[in-house]
Parts: sequence; C-alpha cells; structure tokens
Amino acid sequence: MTDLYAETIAAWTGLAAVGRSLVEEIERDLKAADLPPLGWYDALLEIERAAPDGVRPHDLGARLLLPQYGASRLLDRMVRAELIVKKTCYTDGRGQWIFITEQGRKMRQRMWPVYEAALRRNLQERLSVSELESLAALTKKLRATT
Amino acid sequence: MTDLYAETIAAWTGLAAVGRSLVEEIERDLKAADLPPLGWYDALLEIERAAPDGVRPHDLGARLLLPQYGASRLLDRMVRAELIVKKTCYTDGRGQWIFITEQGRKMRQRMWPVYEAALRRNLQERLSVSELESLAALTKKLRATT
DNA sequence: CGATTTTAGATGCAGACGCATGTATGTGGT
DNA sequence: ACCACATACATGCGTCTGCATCTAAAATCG
Repeated sequence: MTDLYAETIAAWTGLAAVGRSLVEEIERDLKAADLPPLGWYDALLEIERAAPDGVRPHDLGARLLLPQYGASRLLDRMVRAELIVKKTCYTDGRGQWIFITEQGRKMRQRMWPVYEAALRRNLQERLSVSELESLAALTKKLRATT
Repeated sequence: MTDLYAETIAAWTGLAAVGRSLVEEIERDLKAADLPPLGWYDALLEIERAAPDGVRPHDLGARLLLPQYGASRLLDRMVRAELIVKKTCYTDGRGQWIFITEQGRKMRQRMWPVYEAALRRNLQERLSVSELESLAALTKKLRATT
C-alpha cells in the first residue's frame, strides 16, 4: 500500500476548503436576503422537476444525498413554510407524494438569483470555460461508483 | 451580466457532491473506528504544529475557517477529552494558549490511517497524478482572494 | 488619567443533525 | 392464512450549530 502523494493532499485540502467556503458564502447571501438555506433550493428544484407526478420522500432523499430522517424533517419544515404539500399515497399506505406549491415555485425563483450570483462570482469569473469543463470532468470521475 | 454557463453548474454540482460525500464517508469511517469527527483531526494537526509555542484560539479558528464560537466550543470539547490543554496567557489577560497533550498526539496518529485510507480510495486510486495536480491547481485558483 | 472603542473568548437559546427506535404497511415463503 | 422480514416514514434524545449577547481585558484618544 503506497503512501499518499502530496498531490492527493493538496487536491483534497483544496477541494474541501473551496466547497466549504462557497457553501458558507451562499448561505450567508441567502440569509442576508431573508431566504431559506441552500438545501431548500435543491429540494425545491427536484420537487418542481417531478411535477405534476410528485415524488416520494424516499426517492427525493436519495437524489439529494440525505439520510432518511434528514429528508423527513426537511420536508416537514418545507410543509410548514407552505412551499410544498404532502399527499397520502393510495397505492402504498406507508407512502407520501410530495408536490411543490405556487409559493414554492416563487421561492425557488427568488432564491436563484442569489445562488447564481455567488456561482458567477466564485466560479465563472475565476475560471475559463475549459477550466470549468475539466473541473466538472474531474469531479464526475470522482463520483463514479462512490 | 451574462448567464451562467452549463459548465459552471456542472463544475459546482460535481464539486459540492464530491466534497460532501467524501466528508461523510470519512466521518462514517472515523465513527466506525470509535474516533472523533474529522474537524478534530485538523485542529489537532494545527495545534501540534504550533507546539511548543502554543496557539491562540482566535488564530486557530481563522486557520480552520471556524467562526469564533465554533473554535471556542470545539476547543472546549477537546479539553474535556483531554487531547489539548488551555493555559492562561500572561501577556494578554483575555487570551489563552492551546497546547496538544500526549493523548492528543496519539489520537491524531490513530485518526490518520482512517483518514488516509479514505483519501487513497476516493482520490488517489481514481485519478492520475497529473489529474490530482490539476484538481489542486484549479481549487487553488478558486481560493485566491475568496 | 479617564472615557470610549476594540478584541479575546464564553455562553443562553433556538433550531438542526445523528442515532436509534417506533409504527404502520407491504412482500415473500410455507 | 400465517409468520418473518423488509420498506416508508416519523420521532425522542443528546449533541452540535448559528445568532446574539455578555464579560473582561487591551488599545486608542482627548
């Protein structure tokens, strides 16, 4: 078993630091604009895409890489905020179907410009298109079979 | 203001997904080995490097990208676990100096193989050295002036 | 020196997370 | 039909986080 290369460490520390600080910046910006946290954006997008059929919480959790209880509670909060609705599933008595509400669509639309601006400032303005492409390719390679 | 490129989105989603799932995997492995969370590793390393002079909590927080209260409470837990000690600072009555203990060194040594193995499996075995280099270079570019 | 401002660090509170478990429904084997 | 097991989702408990605020000790300035 060979040792870790210095390049591996550098890649990891870079990856971790960039990921964390960008997430934190986006969260700050959203909060400053009185908007919900970043995780809600992805959830709203996923749920919106699933319309008009709806999504099951379990599937949604898998797509968002959330633990089961994480999805359960996130959806709970979003229901309380009236951004989504839960409907009981008649074909499976254990299940629920999740749908976005009109308020939910509006909220996602309000969140996007903030999110987009942070991505533009921190990624698009700092890297060329080919650099963005290689970053995307590298991360894709890292995600395969993880 | 131009729109976001698809490449920007792909780079960001990839970056975020890889970062998150790798952190989660490392945390799982550490927990499975009955070891403290990942954040403790970085803190222990930083504190060990600062020996024998010690570090001030404020400086440490800055290096670890933690908010002030985050550093305060992390150090608190680590003192309770007897991995570090706080000594009152005589040149500045408000301050503290942090030192690693022998137990702290041992703990860091026990954590490293777990951490290292995850990095090897997820980064080193999936990318070539030149790919690791370009990932490191790209993330470095993204950190400048953030 | 005395008054104001800045800095180091701690902490109460409310909300979120991880873990384990609970409840209810579905599925497969005999 | 029955029983064992699996799946979908919720939740109690303890820990951790973010926010705001507090205390105490410099540092700055008139």
